[in-house]
Amino acid sequence: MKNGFRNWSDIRVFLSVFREGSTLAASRKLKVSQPTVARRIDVLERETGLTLFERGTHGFKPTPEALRLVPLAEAIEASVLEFADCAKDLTSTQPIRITAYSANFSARMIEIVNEFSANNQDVAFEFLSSVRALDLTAGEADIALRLARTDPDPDLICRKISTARWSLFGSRNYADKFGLPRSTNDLAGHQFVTFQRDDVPNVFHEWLTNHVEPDQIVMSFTELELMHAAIRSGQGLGISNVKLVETDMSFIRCFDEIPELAVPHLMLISPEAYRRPEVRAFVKFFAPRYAAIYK
Amino acid sequence: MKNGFRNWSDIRVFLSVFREGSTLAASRKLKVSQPTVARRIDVLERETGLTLFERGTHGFKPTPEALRLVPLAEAIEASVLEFADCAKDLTSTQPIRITAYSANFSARMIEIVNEFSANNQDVAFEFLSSVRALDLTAGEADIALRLARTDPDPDLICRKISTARWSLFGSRNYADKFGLPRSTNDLAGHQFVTFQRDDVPNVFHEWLTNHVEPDQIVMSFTELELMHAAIRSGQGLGISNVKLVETDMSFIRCFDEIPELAVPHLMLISPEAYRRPEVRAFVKFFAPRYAAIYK
DNA sequence: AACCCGTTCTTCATTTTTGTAGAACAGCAC
DNA sequence: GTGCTGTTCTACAAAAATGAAGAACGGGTT
Repeated sequence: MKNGFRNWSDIRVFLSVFREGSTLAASRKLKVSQPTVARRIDVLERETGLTLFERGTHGFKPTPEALRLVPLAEAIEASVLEFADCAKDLTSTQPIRITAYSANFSARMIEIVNEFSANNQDVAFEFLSSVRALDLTAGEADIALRLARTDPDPDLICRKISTARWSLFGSRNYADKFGLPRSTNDLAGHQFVTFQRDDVPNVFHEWLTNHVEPDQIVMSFTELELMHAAIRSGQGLGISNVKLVETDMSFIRCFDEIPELAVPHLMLISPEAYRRPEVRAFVKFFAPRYAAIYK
Repeated sequence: MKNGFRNWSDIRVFLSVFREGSTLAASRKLKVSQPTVARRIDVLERETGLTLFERGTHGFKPTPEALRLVPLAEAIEASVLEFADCAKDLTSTQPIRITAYSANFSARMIEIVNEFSANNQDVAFEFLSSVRALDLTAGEADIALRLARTDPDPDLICRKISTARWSLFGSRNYADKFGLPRSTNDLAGHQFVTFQRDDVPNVFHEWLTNHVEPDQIVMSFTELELMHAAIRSGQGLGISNVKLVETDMSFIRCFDEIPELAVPHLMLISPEAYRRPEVRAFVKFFAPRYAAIYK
């Protein structure tokens, strides 16, 4: 950046040297090295064609010309502070966007968010319900609550919430009619409903197709809620998250959790969002409380 | 300069991208490369925590946040321009300081300066008469009219004015009494006056001591004007600049110029002063006209 | 569909800037 | 006079910034 009245930041150095009385003291204030401060003043003097300071072994003494320029430099500083304040305000009023599968937006979770909001009135939230994993680095969301079958992008900030566990479930209605299998070796003769779509990993569907005959899968859905409804109404058995359905009395577990389907449950934050103080504060507040839901 | 809201100059880039609509067009305006512009915007976005532009293949589109910041950025720009204007004013009112041996401040030279001033009313001059060579790089003067026996500091801007030529002079009074020598082999029996001081090269004095007996030098002065006066009054013969005395009828030349005493006559300008537009304009105006005096 | 143009992004080389370490200087206290 | 402290300046190494070149993309025109 070599042209024009080039480095506006040199004005900031000028003010600091003026106020502190020496390049060494200014360098401490500005957290840069003293030769750098001296050099920036040299450049500014060269660019303005003015001698701004008289050098001495006890510091820099401002010339009459420098004194004439100080109020103007202070006006620039004030403008920059207003810009920075406005930028900060704009950042603060941006909602924190949380993405998760909709069923993860539980009442308890909303409670935790509300508790945080009670103490942080100016922080807004936006909930992006999606089974597809929104791209945090692309800015589609700030925070994701997600099952991580593969290692998440290492650039993302990561908080472990729990390990999600899965089992096979049926309804009372189905059990009264067909009974329930007691183990994975007991699936023959039963009917199953499943969930399958293009834009998410089909781990559960694959598990089923590896353990039962194709014609045992009587229904397949692209929405999890619809699959759950089918299980509830007795259409067939289906795989579901243990925690997700444990309060739903119409779901009956067939047998223990399926170990190979266990998966880490993470809270992921984009580094860009994490730079915002309110996001950091929220993560610190939320993660342990949310994790507690799953204990 | 890595700290704080760091590079105020990025605001300038922000404004340019906003106004031009693309980093490429802005880079042309700012006279820097396009990747640099893009990078500066990236940094500003990171520092503010805001997305300021939406990227497309047809340019950068400002976000609502950016639009909110534009007036504030423009206020900074206005403050910077005021600072620059004030600095420029302060520079302009500084006189151009010209140093030379006083006899070089001839009427014709003053005329040339006045001609320049007529068309540049706000440019002031200060004439520093000195036989000692003031230090331009130390800021003792801006412009020097000087005989350069050694190569001048290469950092100085240099304009050739003429070659100064020297010869031996006497007065009518002296000639009537003693006659004048016809060549350098004809100096025996004559009397000489000379100029010698600690802070200038004593080339002429040395030439004399190499060509005449010590007791032939009847007077030595530390001021050139005094030596000239002694020549005029017939005290003795002395070495003087051909051009300097050619209009003075009381000086009579003894013989041709002394080749070994010829020396370049230069106009030297400190680079610091030369950065000022009015100094550059003055040099361009003055040098050829001043050189014309010596043709 | 192919081509052109304007734009952004990426990679690598070069340049510029900054930091570190040490020398030199002046002023003050003992 | 000596030693200490604070300061500025200088030289060299390291880090950061910039520029050049080229790839990729999208929109418009033929």
